[in-house]
Amino acid sequence: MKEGPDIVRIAALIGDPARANMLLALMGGTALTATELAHEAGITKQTASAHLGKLESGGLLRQRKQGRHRYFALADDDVAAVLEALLGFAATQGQLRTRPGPRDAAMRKARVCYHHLAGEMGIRLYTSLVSSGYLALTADGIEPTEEGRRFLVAFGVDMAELGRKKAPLCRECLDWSERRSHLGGSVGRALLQRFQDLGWARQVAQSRAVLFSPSGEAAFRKTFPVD
Amino acid sequence: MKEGPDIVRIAALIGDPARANMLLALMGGTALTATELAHEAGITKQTASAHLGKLESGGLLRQRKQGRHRYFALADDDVAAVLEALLGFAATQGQLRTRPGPRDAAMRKARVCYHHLAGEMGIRLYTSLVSSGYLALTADGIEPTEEGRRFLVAFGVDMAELGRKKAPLCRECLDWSERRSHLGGSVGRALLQRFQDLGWARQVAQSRAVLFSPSGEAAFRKTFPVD
DNA sequence: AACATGGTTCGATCCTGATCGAACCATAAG
DNA sequence: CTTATGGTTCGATCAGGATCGAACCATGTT
Repeated sequence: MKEGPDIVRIAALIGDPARANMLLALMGGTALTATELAHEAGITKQTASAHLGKLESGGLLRQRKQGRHRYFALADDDVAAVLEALLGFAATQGQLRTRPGPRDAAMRKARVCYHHLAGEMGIRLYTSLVSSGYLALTADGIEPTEEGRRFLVAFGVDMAELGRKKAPLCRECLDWSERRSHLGGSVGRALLQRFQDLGWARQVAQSRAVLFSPSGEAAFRKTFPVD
Repeated sequence: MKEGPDIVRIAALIGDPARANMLLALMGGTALTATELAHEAGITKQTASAHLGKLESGGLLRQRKQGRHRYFALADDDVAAVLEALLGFAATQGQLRTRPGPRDAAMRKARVCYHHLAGEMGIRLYTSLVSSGYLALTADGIEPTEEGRRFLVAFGVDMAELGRKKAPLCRECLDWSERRSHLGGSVGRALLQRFQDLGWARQVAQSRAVLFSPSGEAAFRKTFPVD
């Protein structure tokens, strides 16, 4: 009716319990098959199929068929950003759907936000990088400084490779549990990958939670100090 | 069903055409009465009343009764942030609801994003402040530097007053037309107010568009240069 | 007091859209 | 080829919710 982009379409797509559950399940970053998503949302395959079709044509999901399976993933980092924004606002309302349990505690400590690290540990990573002078604000957004680039390369991040892609290196992402920004973008993604490669952390199956080993957490805290 | 904040409730509230139109109308920052909103959404007073009730109990709107009128406004800057996030994503989909017209052009150039400046001019303001070293990244988010504070005070912003409030001074806000960040927060709000007080710009009635006078725009460009 | 205007409540209607059963297609495994 | 599993299509059902007409309350104006 009025001017501007069609926000209703998007919001309505997210505003259905079944679809929202699917989307949240995909926030973990791993692609899931249609039946897995159906189970996740607690509905039958048929309805799931219909929902997935709508989500895909709405531009929220990307689909890849592999053999007789159909793997779904979020279409874009932008989609994850929208979901996090909604999560963030909903969290301020205090409208939690379930009581915070132990699993919730793990999520608050460290979880994967699409492909980068979020939660308490994610915030620590971000603030440490900022206060060390490794990240700075430029006219193009947040960028690693020269020292930051050197640090990242030394830590094992292939900055040359990341630079070739057109995706933004850094990206602020509002953390719904901490109400602070954490680091997204290709650098955030590469760092989480590196943590896993180093054996510091692993992603809990069927969940967004990320579990650090004791030695991994110690190394993490040493590498990313906070005053 | 699953863990996390209740995102469905919020999304479903936004995912109705009538309600979305009301919310977008309120993005202008000026509070509107129930009947004005009803007219804006193209529905009768009764249905508007029902919608407004839901939006309020959903935490998206704030209500203030004044005489026999009932003025509605967005509950919070957070709500505006969510809406902008949705607008931003919807814009990438290219799903515009109407063809871009002259009014749209004005909106792209300068518009009000809740209470701060957005659009081309908003981006210019932001990048100018950043490249002048007036804004920098800290562990607490984006903050004015010492030089930045001096500059803002000299420009007529009462920084002491802003510091007393608990609202964040600066806040990045994703601009849906430019796909870049612009400046929100109490500083962004104060700057827009200052532009209006100086007679540089005024808000177009019934719209989010902001119109700069020729001399105002010249002064703006001189005060906030971009290399 | 009479009237007008802003808003709400109630009830009835009506339609979109979520859901599932059943049948059907596609791919892989035996 | 037969069988199992992943996924879609079709049709029917059903519920929630958006909508409005009508009546009603509240506050201001003449």
